[in-house]
Amino acid sequence: MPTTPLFCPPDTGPAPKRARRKEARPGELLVAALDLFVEKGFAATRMEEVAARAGVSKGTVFLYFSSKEELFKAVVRHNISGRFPQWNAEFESFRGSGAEMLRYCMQSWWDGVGATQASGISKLMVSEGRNFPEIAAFYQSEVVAPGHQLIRRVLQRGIDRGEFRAIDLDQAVYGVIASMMFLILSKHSMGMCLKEDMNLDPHAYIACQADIFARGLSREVSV
Amino acid sequence: MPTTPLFCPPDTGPAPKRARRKEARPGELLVAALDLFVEKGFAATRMEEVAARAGVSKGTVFLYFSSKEELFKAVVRHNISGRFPQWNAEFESFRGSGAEMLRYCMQSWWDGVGATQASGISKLMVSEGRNFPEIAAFYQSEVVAPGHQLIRRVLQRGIDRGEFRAIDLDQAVYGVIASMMFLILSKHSMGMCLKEDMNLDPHAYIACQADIFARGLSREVSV
Amino acid sequence: MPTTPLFCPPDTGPAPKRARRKEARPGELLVAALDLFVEKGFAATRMEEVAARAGVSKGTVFLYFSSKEELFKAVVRHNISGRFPQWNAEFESFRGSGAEMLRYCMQSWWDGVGATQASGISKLMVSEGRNFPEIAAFYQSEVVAPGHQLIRRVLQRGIDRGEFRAIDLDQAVYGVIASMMFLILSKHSMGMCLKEDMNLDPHAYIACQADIFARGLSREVSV
Amino acid sequence: MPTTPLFCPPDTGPAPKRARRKEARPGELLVAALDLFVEKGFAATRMEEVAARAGVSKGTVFLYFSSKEELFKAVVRHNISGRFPQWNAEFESFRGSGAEMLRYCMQSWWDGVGATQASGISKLMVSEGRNFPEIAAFYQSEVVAPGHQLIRRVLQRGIDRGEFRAIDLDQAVYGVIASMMFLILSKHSMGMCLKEDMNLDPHAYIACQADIFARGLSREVSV
DNA sequence: GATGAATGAGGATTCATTCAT
DNA sequence: CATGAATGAATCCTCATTCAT
Repeated sequence: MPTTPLFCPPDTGPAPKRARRKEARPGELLVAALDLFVEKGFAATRMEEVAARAGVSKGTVFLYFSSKEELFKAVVRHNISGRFPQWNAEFESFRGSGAEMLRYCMQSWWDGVGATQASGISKLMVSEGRNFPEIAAFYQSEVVAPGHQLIRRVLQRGIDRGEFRAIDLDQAVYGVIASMMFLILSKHSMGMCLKEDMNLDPHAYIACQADIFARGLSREVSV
Repeated sequence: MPTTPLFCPPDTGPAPKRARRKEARPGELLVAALDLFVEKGFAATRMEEVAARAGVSKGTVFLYFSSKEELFKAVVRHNISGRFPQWNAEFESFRGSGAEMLRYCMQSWWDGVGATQASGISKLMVSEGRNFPEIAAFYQSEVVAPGHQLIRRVLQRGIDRGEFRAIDLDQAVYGVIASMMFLILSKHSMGMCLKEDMNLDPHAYIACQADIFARGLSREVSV
Repeated sequence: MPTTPLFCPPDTGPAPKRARRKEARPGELLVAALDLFVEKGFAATRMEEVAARAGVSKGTVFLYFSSKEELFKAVVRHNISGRFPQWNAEFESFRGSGAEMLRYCMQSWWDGVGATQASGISKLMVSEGRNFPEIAAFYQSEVVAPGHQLIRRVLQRGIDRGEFRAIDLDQAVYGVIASMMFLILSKHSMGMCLKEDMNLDPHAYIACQADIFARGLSREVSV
Repeated sequence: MPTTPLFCPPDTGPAPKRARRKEARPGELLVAALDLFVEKGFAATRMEEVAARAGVSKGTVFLYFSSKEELFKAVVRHNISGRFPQWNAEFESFRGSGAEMLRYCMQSWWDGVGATQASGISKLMVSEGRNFPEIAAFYQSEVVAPGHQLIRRVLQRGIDRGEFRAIDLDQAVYGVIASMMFLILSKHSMGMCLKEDMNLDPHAYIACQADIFARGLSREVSV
């Protein structure tokens, strides 16, 4: 059923060179394009590079994507996580404190999305969003808004359970998102935000940030 | 009241054709170029646009900057804050709690740098750093490292004063930086990270984040 | 009968648009480029003209030569005669007097090289050599030095046979080369050196010069 | 009387830097321009270079020459030897054999013209003549034709005196001119025509060539 | 006059896109 | 379908020329 070429499953290991895996083509192109767009930006990425990295010829890219901009849009669409239903379900069934939940959310986001190339999409949106308002709006509604909403529910649950203070929820959510964006940017921008020569251990980082947030939101703190 | 946009062009009436302004030109060009590089990225910015925005012709840009890349480098160099000496001095003389100091730091960073176009440099580094490793390294050593160090001293001071817990300082610093990066990206990326149709009040945001951090680091917590 | 122009384009009817001629292109481009470089000089030749004369579009030239300078170098390299082995072989087997040999050499050089567009390379080296020291050195060692050596051997043979006087060989060689350069410049520089409205018949010219040289070098003179 | 700026006497030694020698300006510009045109060709010479070498600013060149092409024409006109009247007078009064006269002519041409920068004009005409048909025609009539005529008279005199054979005079003249052109090209083209690493002693060269010509034209030769 | 900042037409080069094979 | 040669619009950059000072 190769009729929906845009939403192929992510690449299944290194493609055998020159194999005529017609079904896999678009997927391989999307992977190659994502890598290059994230690394070099939209304008600085050449279609021929994308083709070369996917092991096909220049012309072939246009067989699947009518233009560079369409390729870009497809890359974004393809890599936008459709995990919110699953995450919402997990939210309902989660047993544990607000602090535990917050930490669990951040960790599983990292393991499932942040650590993968898909997180490059967020860097792309930061870098190129202004050049692609339409696709930015799509990203907004498909990723940002649901993500914000989910984190908001996590914090609200903590408040409802009497664990967290009733503070401005949106601001608090932004704090959590900021932590995650920082990880993404560290991953995709040469650690542009990191102290010189320092590696960032994502799990330790998340543990620490989640802890700070939980304590920072706790009712039981006196400064 | 950080609403006063800092980089409005002077606008001294309809500029005379072929005006000779050797002193003013480079600065005007750097302002125009910063705006465009931040808005569209390096590759997508045309030199002629830069010229037009600065009110000069194509050729004039090359009179002052030998190439597009040199212009880019000059933009970065020119906008890199030399405020660290002043900030370090302020650090020494600050009187107040760790929480107050953290908040003060973040607020005055915002008012002095974050709210200005200069903060676009950080977005540029995130977006283009990989394409300019040399300039990225410069940014690293001139901005990231001193900034990290300064925040670290702020937190260490809190620990020394018995206000903050002795946690992994680097991770904590990253949390603070993450908050600030988030503001920058909100400013320069169409609020790509923000909940739909929502404006971010930087001062309120900073107040909230500083509060969360201070409480999150506080010794007086029982979770 | 040196009137047959050597480099007429094949002219196979109106060329089909977008013809694919990977094999033929470089050669066609080199021919077109040689013509134009010789006619107008390197700097005054536009790549688009070269393309047009070869019947292709601007971009196609860059498909085969990465820059104008590379095209120039390729033109020189391509047109540098590899005839010295053959000529040296002919030298060995030649039967005849020194005068006959000198004349034969000059005539066959003209028929094989001088009369073709390839001789434009010499004009190019005169005109542009200083702008391309590297390629000039290449021309030196591949053309000038072997050519000098060959003519020297011709004259030395005449001396050895007792026909020619033992004079400063290098100077004599220069005289022969001067004659040939004059023909080349006449061909490629609008007869810049010729008497007004006068055509130069190369074969008659060579016959005369060879005769003068032979007599001028002869032992049997009483002045 | 600086009203005929184009025909100033050749430069009188190195001009004192920045001296306001208004009268000398055009002459200095012509010298600088000749050097550069000969060295790099017309198209590759920048007006600013000419200005710099003459010690004035870019704009000043246009004060004296309305365009680059006019400058080029002025350079040619200025450097075209007006010596033919003098040389013709010398011809009339010369006492000596044909061989002596030929040699004397070539030597004094070299000393008076060939060895000076003015001879660069000939290289210029070879290199750029096709791009400047008008100026080429001027050169033709002012230099080539009179020069040819003069050499012709020299040879004819030898014939008339019974020293030279009655051969095709034009061809013989070309031989003499070829010798002289060779010297010019050696001087102005990196010795593009010379054997590797070999210097050419012009006087020895001329002595040798004149000798070969004289003998070659002599009636008393038997090959 | 002299200067050199400013201009903008022109030319080299790139690269998304097309299309014959 | 796949290829990659060919195209030409778009962009960087140069430099002859202009002109305000």
